[in-house]
Amino acid sequence: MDNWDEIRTAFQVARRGTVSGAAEALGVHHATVIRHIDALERRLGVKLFQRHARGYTATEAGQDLLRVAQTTDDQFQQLEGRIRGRGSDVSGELMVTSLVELAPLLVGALTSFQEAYPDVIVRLLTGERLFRLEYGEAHVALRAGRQPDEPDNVVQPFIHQDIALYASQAYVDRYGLPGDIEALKTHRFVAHDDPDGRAPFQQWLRHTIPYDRVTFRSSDSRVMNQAVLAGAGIGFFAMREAAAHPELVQIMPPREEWTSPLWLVTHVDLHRTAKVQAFLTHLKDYANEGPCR
Amino acid sequence: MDNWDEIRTAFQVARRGTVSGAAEALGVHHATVIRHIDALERRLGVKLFQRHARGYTATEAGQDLLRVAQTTDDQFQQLEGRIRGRGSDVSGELMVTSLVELAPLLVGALTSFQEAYPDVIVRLLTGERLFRLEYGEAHVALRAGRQPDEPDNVVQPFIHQDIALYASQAYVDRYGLPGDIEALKTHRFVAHDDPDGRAPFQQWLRHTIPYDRVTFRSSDSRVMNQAVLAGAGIGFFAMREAAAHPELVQIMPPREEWTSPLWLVTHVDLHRTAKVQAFLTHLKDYANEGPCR
DNA sequence: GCGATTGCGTTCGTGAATGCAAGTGCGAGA
DNA sequence: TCTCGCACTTGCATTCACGAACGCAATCGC
Repeated sequence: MDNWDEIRTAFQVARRGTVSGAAEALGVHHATVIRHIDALERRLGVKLFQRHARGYTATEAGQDLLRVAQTTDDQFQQLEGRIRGRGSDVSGELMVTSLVELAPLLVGALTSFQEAYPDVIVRLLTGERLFRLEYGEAHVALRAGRQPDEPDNVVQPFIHQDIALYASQAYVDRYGLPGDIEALKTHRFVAHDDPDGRAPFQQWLRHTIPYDRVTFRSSDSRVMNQAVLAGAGIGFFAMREAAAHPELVQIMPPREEWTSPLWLVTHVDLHRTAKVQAFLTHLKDYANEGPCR
Repeated sequence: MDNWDEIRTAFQVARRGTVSGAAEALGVHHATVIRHIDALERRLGVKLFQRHARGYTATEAGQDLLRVAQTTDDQFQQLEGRIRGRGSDVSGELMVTSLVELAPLLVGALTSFQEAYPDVIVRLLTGERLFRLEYGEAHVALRAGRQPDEPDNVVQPFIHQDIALYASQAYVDRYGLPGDIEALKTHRFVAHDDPDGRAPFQQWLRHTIPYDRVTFRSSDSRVMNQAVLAGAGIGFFAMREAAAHPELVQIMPPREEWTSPLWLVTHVDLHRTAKVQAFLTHLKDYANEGPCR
């Protein structure tokens, strides 16, 4: 069974009973049909059809092939319907990936997206490594920092994440509010363990505050957030996130130079699909309306 | 889904993950694989695979195709096994056709054939019209008379059916045994209604016995047989059949000129199959050993 | 790092599969 | 019995799909 097209040809001959009818149905020439049948029978070593003046009638083997190919044809047609529909339907899996730091942004958006499209199964992938779109690991990626320029990826600007310095009310009660930048240098800071961090607010901190004032260091943003909330020191928070924590006190307002742009990245092959488009527009709407609706 | 070969190609790509691997498995060049995938995706309007440096990974649509094509592949392999086996296996239907007059000969042979090959379903077709092999209506036909010369049919000589004149014991008790052929002309005969019958013994009767001595006429051989058994007159019986009726008395021994040759006819396409060959040899053995074994 | 390996993409020339048209066989109808 | 028409068959010209070769990118291993 090395040639599925020949099976398909034999299927039509068995169904229509004549070579001409099969040729018409297949949109090929009669001679082609004959050659297919001959080749198939020669390889199988078994006659599939009785040739006579009124056309071809299937032998037992031919009838067996007819039954099998009939179900195959049905299944292929169903498959085609599903595949074609998949381009315009919003269903199946939607895989989104981002750094864990950005995940809180996505959870709300994904939840309301799922309310709008109940057939979608959402998978939010965050992990140590960057999940790569070109391997089909995700439909949409949320990236921060410099504009991604990977080939085959469609990059759209998303929002600018406003970053500000916060401390917990408990910290402020104990150490007071710094009056200006100079006063900051005497305070305690919660920041990233890696002094070579690429995020602009990290670099600002390095250049502005003596590194030994960073008294709580971690490599995990969630740990840092919890440390700030616990009163360990002053740290960066996305304003959007800080809004969810009334016990936080803003130490410094957001600065232009801290904000890192966010990018929505999709693979070019998936970008046009209705599902991805639906999610992208939904995500933008969600970000503009705010997470509190 | 106009091209099943392209689906098969996509199936291998989805299964192996690389174009090269699929090409190797299919025994074609990897450029061919790419062309198939491209054509299929273009027609469907949906990407089946994500292309990346390490190969192709299936999208949702591709995975769907993989599942469907996997079952198709399995079914085709099973089909191939069945079809190939059908050539060498003795199973399935065995359709045999003959005139009703010859059916008694076949019943015993078919029964014992079925004992030897329990997987075979036997269909013995007798009817008004001649069942024709070229339409696939039967595997084997038993024909009497002149050697059939239909094209595409394989004709083998079978046995000569010895015909003799019989009457029932009751008839003999009442009318006596005729001494010679002249004496026959005063007896009562059971014969065919049609004086133009082609069978040699019928023609002999027409030329030898006055037609008004045929006092029981019918167009059905079974009716004639029953009439002879009931004592209506003298009639022809195949010796093989007469042996089953001890109440029959042979009036005249078989004559060379009465015997009509029997022919085994098979369609050339089916003649080589193991099933047909098995039945032909079985039938010959059966006829030689006699039906009484 | 840097070559080796792997795997995809593209171009070009060839050959096999296809379409075309004439031929043949068979059965139906007059 | 003849003719007509349908359907398969066969030889030939054509096209299109295939294979070969090269290029390129990414990864792997030393």
